[in-house]
Amino acid sequence: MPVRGRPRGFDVDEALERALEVFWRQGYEGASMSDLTAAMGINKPSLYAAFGSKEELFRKAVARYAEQDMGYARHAIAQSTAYDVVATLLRENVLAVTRPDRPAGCLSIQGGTACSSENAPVAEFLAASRLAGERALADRFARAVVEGDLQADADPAALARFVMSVTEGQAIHAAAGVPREELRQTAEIALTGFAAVSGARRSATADNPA
Amino acid sequence: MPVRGRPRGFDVDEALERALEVFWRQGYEGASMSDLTAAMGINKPSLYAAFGSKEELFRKAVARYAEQDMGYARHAIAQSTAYDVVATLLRENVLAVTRPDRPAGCLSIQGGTACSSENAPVAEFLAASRLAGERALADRFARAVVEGDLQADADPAALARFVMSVTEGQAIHAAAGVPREELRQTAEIALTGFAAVSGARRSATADNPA
DNA sequence: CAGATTGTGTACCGAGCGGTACGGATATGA
DNA sequence: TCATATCCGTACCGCTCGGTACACAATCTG
Repeated sequence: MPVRGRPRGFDVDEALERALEVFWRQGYEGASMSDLTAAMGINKPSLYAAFGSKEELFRKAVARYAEQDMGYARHAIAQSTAYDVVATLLRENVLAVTRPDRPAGCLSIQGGTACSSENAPVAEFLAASRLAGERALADRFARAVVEGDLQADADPAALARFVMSVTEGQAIHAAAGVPREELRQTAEIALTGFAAVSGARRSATADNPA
Repeated sequence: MPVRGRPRGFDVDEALERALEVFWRQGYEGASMSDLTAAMGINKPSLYAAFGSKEELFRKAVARYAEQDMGYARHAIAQSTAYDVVATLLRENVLAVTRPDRPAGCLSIQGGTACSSENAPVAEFLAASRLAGERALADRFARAVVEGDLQADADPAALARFVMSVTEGQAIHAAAGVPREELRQTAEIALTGFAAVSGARRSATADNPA
């Protein structure tokens, strides 16, 4: 069942990718439709036909970001010990927020922590998705407590909040131009601190990559 | 030598205070001149006469913020041990980003981490001022190493980066609505982790406030 | 081929943006 | 009292914002 009518003259995925980078660099409110269409290589009616509105475009960009740039978080949570989870999360986060082929920092924060009242839903949406990630990490830590992998009196939610706070701070540092190597030091400090506070045992797996 | 001409019909400090809160809540780009003048209770020509431009107004708001809302950082750095410095900084930061009479979070981040290219100087200015604070903390830690208060192999800049990352993450959490009590837990985790990593000795002074 | 359907480019919409010109109001100093 | 200096309010500036109307181009079905 082939398409009817004139075929689209651009690649939707590629256009979304370009839009994603503009939002990442300039934030939701700082990215104008002209900035977006210029980067996407299309005109406004094409953008509206394909994506609906600026806000829908942004939400689709965030979804794409979560899938292709936040994969490391799912990878981290899948590790077999709490220590490995945090080691992977913090170290891969450093790489993710300082990729030379991408804007610095993290879309979830650069997108906008504060907005005009009319765009408040955008900031709330970003905040909610960050907290959802934090909840997933807390659930993973809760499992680690059950498995005896974290000491029994550890507070999974508080530990998750601590780790996420560090990654957010790292993203802000990266956006400010702090280089990867310096963020790596911070990640190691946070990891060591996490182990000391939570009773998580270091792991040869994570600390001596093959 | 009294003033000549018609006297100003509003209090400049009070107007700046109102503008500060609007910038804090909505960010630099999200705060329109109409939002600002409405909150300040004045008309645009009065604003321009008194403050110059939107960007100058913002910079004056940030200066005021640094003086009256970031005082805790100077207070923290003045503590007599590295542990007390960090304990004070993390704990007072929690209070500062969750004050019920102020917007949630921190102006330095809410103001704007990403901007349209034309407003890029604003984001750069905020990033630079955050890093200046971090450098002051690193200098304080360097002194602590000299004084034997931190172990000799401690990296002052890296430790300062870690602590600042946590406070930035806390500010983002606060802006997302995370309550004070939860941030307090995070601060204690970060503080314990800091002590474990740096060799800083706990202090009865900071941990048992009078 | 005709007709239906869909995408493209131009040119435009009302609204709001940051910023200002200007005349009237209110003070001082002579 | 009157010139001078400063501030206030209205009304406006050019520009850009997010979003769309419309004519035309390109493809499918029959």
